[in-house]
Amino acid sequence: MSETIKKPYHHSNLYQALLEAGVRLLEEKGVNGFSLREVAKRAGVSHAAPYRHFKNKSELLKALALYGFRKLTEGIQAVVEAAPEDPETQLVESAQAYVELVMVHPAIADLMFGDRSADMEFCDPEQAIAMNSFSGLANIIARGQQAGVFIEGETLELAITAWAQVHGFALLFRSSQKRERFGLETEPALKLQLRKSCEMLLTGIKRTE
Amino acid sequence: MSETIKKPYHHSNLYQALLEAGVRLLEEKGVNGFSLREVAKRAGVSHAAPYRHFKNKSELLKALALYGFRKLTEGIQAVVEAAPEDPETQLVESAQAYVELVMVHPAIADLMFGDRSADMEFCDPEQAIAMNSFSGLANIIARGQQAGVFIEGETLELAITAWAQVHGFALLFRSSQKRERFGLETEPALKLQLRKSCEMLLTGIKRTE
DNA sequence: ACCTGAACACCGTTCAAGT
DNA sequence: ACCTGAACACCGTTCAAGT
Repeated sequence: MSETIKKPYHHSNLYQALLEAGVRLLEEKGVNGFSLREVAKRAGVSHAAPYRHFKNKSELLKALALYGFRKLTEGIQAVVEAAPEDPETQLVESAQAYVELVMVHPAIADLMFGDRSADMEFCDPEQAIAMNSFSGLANIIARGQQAGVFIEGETLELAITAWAQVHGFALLFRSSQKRERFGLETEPALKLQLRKSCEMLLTGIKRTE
Repeated sequence: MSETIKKPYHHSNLYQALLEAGVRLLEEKGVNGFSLREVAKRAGVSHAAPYRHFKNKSELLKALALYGFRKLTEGIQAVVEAAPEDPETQLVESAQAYVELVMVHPAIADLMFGDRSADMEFCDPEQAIAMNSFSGLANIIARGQQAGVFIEGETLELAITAWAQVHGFALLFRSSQKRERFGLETEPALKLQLRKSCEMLLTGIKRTE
């Protein structure tokens, strides 16, 4: 009787344990090798236990995608604060942070931006979290315009353009196969090309007269 | 005896029938709802029959992805021929073709560019087919440089930048959810924003004092 | 309240066997 | 040569039952 040492069923916080096991499994096996049953096994519970905490597999993956969006937002926030008066540097360094996240957590990037993100119906507060990454970029553009560094015009249109550039670069070279094919297999080479691409976004690829 | 009318087992060309059933299933159910057993059922054969023609599920998906790459290459080729002397128009219209492919065949785009494309190990001739889409873009840049329309510098670096821009735009707005969120739910609105983004790529977003 | 174990309907893949 | 049917090891999900 009284307080026994014996654990009630398992460790105290299954929700968190599932998320952590999920991240690890994701990084080991990728999105396609990811199964709810394996996550449960790694967390030391039966395969039905996760359903106490997540409506289904998609909801667990959504939680992991949101983790990625938070990381990305933090990364962008950090580089903005590191160069508070320099929108150009903020833009280039945000791009580096974006690419780095995709390189370090490719499977989570797949969740954030891949085909499963179509299935994931974010509720409003979740949408907000996912959107904060874009807002970070849009704010850089907005402040850059106010400072007279970027051209005038609809901020949203500039931000979409910058975002597409960075997003496309990151996703194109997510696969090591493509990095090798373009001689960008080393991190410095990749970062240098990204820097050049950002520079071209800034100054254009069209010859001026 | 002699030639009977009775079909040997099924329709004559199972390989082609599997591809066609595959495209339809893909467009109905998306990449995640795609199963080899269902493709076989739709082609009217047993679930094991596809293994006579494809090593496994991935090989069928690879064949479908290659179909997408061929379509994209054709699309780019067509717009180049439609404006043979105008690299700028070629670039913008290629972008439109790229985006259109992703919008019209989202599930095939997922195969071409999504996380499954990491699993897909292209052999050399297949790589070449997949790469032709990029080569089309790179050639536009190269000819534009020769014509003095685009800035000088490494063609590959310019091409990567343009490609990233177009690719990022196409993938960002592949989901109707995001198109709606940015007021780009109609096709004209989306095309207009793409045109603007291409324009910014050409002339830059940095203010020239 | 929280978890288990059996059950169901689906997978991908393999293989002996049929024509 | 081409296809079938049974079999195996895996899924995601549900649900009555246990503590």
